[in-house]
Amino acid sequence: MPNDTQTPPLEAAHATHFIRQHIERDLEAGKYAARRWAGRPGPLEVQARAPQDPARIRTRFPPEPNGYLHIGHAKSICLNFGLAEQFAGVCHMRFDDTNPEKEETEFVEGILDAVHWLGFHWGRNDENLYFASDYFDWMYAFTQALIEHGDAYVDSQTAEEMRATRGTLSEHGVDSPWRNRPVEENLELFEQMRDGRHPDGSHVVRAKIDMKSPNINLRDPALYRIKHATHHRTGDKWSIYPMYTFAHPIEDALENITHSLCTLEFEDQRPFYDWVLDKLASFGLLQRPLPQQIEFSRLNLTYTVMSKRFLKQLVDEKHVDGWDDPRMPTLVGVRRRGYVPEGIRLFVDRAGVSKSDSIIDYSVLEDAQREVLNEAAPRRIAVLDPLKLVIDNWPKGHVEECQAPNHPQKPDWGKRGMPMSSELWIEREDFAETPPKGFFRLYPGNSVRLKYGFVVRCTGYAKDADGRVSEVHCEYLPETRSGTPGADAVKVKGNIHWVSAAHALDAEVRLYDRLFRVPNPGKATGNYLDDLNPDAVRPIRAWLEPSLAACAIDERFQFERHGYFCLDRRHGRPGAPVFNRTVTLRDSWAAAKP
RNA sequence: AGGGGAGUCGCCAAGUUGGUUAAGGCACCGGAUUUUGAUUCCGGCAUACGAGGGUUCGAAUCCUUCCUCCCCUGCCA
Repeated sequence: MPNDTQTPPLEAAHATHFIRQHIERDLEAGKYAARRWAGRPGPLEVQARAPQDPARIRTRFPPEPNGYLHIGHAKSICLNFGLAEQFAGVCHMRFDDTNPEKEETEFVEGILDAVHWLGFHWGRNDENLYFASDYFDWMYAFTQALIEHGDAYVDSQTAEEMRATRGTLSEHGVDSPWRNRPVEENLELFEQMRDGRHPDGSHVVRAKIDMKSPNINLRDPALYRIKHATHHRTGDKWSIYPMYTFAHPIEDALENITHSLCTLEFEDQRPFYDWVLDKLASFGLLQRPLPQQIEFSRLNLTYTVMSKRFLKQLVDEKHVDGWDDPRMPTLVGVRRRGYVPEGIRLFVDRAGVSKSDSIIDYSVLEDAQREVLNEAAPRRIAVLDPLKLVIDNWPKGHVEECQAPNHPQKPDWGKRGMPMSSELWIEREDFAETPPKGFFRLYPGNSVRLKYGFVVRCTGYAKDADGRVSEVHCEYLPETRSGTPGADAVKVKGNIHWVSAAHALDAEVRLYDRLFRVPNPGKATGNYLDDLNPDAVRPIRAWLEPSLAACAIDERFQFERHGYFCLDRRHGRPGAPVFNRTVTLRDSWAAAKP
């Protein structure tokens, strides 16, 4: 139904937010138009004679390679890469590897893989891949310049002394006894630090700003510390490493970043970010205009935890089966669960960007997944809690090939055959001895359609020794076959799914649910582990339609009337498939039940 | 002698130069279509913008007082 007067949906147009507006204003003002770019990061001497930067803006995603990315990181990724895309810019992939004790190459690969999975690239050919550690020489030289200009000094207090003299939130700090060390002495000590001639903790380079500043981050923050540690990329070349707060603005400036997006907790750090860049630019070391830091609020989700500490504890204490457990909010976890990257991007779009602390309803994520999956996933049949249905008037030995559409709204996706025979598996909850109010599935005397097959009337049932229903009996109406002129001769309210017992495929299915049973884990008792959902995974044996024998990892299916499922990328093997439930379908019947 | 942020529907979130009935999404509730109790479609859902004062013909938007929440005292990021 084309309607060109219709306004496009907000998400297609990309919801506006304060960062986008900020960029639009900068662009209109031509703020960054004159920047030069030599095709590689570098200080002013590298960029000065280079051509104009073809990228209208430059953003960056700068994780520390010390762990796995989670849904929260997806917001930063989508924001930085998305903004670059929308404004004809480039987003750099940069590893903030300034602390060798915590970082490993293994994580670099994982992070790169996750960003690619989400569908983003750092330049047309992924050429903008950078490491903070590649800038260590420049950072060293910049620090020397700061020392020469009297803006930095080597402090020889202990860490404890530094803490004591920093002051408190309400009392100012006092100057270090080393604060007025002569420039030459500072320079020499710094060089000795670099050469590994001093033990860890014996000296630290500090910016000389203001020990009385009401902003604690400006009370002579540390620039460089001594760490005799092997770095995952630079090996043993360095025994000193820059602090993040000092390194980050430099990384941004060297890479021509225009908009440096980060989360709210770095807000207090911005004055120092600007101090560093302004000093270095005034020394003629950096190109102007300088990058600007803009802060936004983190993404939080109900029914899960997002902090690295908690996620690590869940793994270490074996509450889950690793970082890629499908219950985990890690990107590797949700991926294995069957979440689609398009759905994550849709979710991030819907969650919005602002500066207020927020916690998004998990249902927003689930709905975004359903929205993408509904369009993308072929339909299949699976019986998860089987109950035998016997068609007593079925011709002996007969097998009827029924045709089932692969998608109800997409006839061009075609159909596949499903064999029907005299004994079927149906869902236990599709039968009731005595139907509750509003129940229109199978019960004695009632008729339902076996989807894509025939209408059957329930004639009775049998129970086992424990009083549990063991099989249901029915008669089918031969003239009601789906797709034939007589199919609608008998009207029924209920349609239930089924698989032929003789043809069905036996498979393990893991029914996943939310990791926690309350929106804010730990809120009641103070310990989030108390709120773990013991039913967050329920492994079952199920009967699948035969066509599912041939399917591949990364294929997603809707098991009709159940939800979306995918083959587990770790445990699923040909011949012994394991399916993970990604998310259930909406179920207004279940919701209506008391 | 603390500083920096944020408060608009259950959860997010538009709204920025003050101007008709405060977008949209999720959730929820109705109803229609449906061989998925799915999808889709239609309708409902803040006299109200943290609270109180004030300015104005007119305030979520301006002024003022107050309240609540978050972040900062690593040689982590």
